[in-house]
Amino acid sequence: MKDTIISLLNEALATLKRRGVVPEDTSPAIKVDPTKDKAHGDYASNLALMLAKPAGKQPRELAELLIDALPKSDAVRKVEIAGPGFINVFAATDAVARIVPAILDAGDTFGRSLTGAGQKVQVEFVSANPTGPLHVGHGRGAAIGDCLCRLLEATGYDVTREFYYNDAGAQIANLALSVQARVKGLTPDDGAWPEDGYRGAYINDVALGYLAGDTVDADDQHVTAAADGDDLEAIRRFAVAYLRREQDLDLKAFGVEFDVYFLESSLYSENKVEETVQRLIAGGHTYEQDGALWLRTTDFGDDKDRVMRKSDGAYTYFVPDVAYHLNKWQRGFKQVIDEQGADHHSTVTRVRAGLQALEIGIPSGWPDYVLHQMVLVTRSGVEVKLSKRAGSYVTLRDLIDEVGRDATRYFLAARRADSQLTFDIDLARSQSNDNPVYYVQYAHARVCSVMRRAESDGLPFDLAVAREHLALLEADQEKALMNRLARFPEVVEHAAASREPQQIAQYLQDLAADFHTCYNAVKVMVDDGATRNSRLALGLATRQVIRNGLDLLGVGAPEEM
RNA sequence: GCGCUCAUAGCUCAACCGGAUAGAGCAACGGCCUUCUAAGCCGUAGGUUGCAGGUUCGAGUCCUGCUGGGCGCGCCA
Repeated sequence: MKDTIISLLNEALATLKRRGVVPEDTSPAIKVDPTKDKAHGDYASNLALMLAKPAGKQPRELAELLIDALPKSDAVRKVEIAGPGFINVFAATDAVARIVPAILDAGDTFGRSLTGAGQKVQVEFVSANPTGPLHVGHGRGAAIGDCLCRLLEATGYDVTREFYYNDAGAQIANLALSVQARVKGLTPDDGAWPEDGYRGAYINDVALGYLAGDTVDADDQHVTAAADGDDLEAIRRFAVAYLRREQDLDLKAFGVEFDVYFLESSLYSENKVEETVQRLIAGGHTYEQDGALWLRTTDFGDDKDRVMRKSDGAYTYFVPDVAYHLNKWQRGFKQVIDEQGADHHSTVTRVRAGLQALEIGIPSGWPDYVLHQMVLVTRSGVEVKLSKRAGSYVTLRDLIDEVGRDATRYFLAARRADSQLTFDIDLARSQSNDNPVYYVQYAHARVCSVMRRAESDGLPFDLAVAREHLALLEADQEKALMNRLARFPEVVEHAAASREPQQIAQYLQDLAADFHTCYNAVKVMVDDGATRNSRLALGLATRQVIRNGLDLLGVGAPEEM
């Protein structure tokens, strides 16, 4: 419908150009928006306002000329000029209703597009160090990252989900020492406990597994414990694998799976870090000072230069980061999105600067970043800070166990990434209309219930009958619902392009509201077969779009509540 | 102090590359189940979009300054 209007306006515009009313060289991006107020029709365009200046005419006068030049179409019932010069289009009922069979025919593919044209895009997210269970912040990253991937897949991209983890470094050494202390029977309260050691209860589980000689099969690691308390390297390997497996189980429970786990240690073992350093030196943006090697990141917008190689010979953390991203580039990802916590935002400038300094043609804005703000968890209005297992933070597993996967995913993905999120456990648990997840799922279940009723009444849905009588869907509530359904593809498109999964959640709220309104206003199971089947068709189309939308969020669509 | 980010109804949040009278839900109040799931619907009330300027036909949206919250600012990761 929207496309129809755009093409009609385009023809009108061409006519005005021929008549010399509008200069030939003006080509405004014609914008047609669904109206907020149904008194303004179904769609409105600001074309006349856009053309006013180049044409040197009053917007309302131009709008009139445009409408006169508009080709006749049976999809349009009425066109009006309103306000400062908006062109309001009232769609013919049967034209609006065409969306219903279109959705039913498209099924699961409704809302999908080929925009991405099969281009490769990589999304890196979660990327937690294997030093403990995933926390809520990781959960937010997992929800946003995975939904982004689903959105990109739905818009035709070839998506790779990647998880990068630091399995080398100081934090891992600390992990190994902590586990070793437990292996030797120490507790965090003992004086001999390692300084800054990990104190969570899970460390003891790792130690017990190690002493028992357990074998761990993580996604990419298979380690059998040496059970030797003095072999720190063996403890390290076991602990990393153990916690990787634990994180993996958390992610599976959350419905998130990765295509690639990338080990930081591989960058060292394959000499990629050293190679990157040599390239940076060759690029000419480095210098030696105070016994250290510096990268002149100020050449690329940083506020001060950064040390690459410390005077003790070790590299600072962002050097392997640059090496890692060079590797992504070399793997052919022209589009990369890094989803991470906003507490790491200072790495953005550094990594990009490092990539620029390579002087190998990487665009300055590459990679893309989506940064999410912190998550605060509350129960009974009070902040929850601790979990039994991790000690110092609330784990993702705690939330999944307590409020369920669907609600957890929905809540974590339903807010803009760059605003702080308060996760209200009571709200997420509540089986009531306070809870947005249930509100949407209930709409889906309601359609299913009507369909069951149709079956049990011996009046099964007949699509052929529905197709003949779609013009019967003429109640205001039905039209509003159909207009909403028709918008789904562009909502998906926009959410993907702007990297904002929460737009899908918002849309589903609106769609569910339109449906519930319709449900209460218009009875489906009426005696007249033509009316009944067209209404059933509208219900089925709604169910399909809710299902498709929930699937983009990774949330289930139950058939009954 | 510098940088990034956020600020919208009492609360939690929307507002689709700048569009018409800023929208939902919750909380409050009043209605609707002998009819398909009342986990729902309808109605009432609730706003100087943090403050002050600017850009223009038009600003919650873009620009500048300020105030307040979060995060970051190490030869830590």
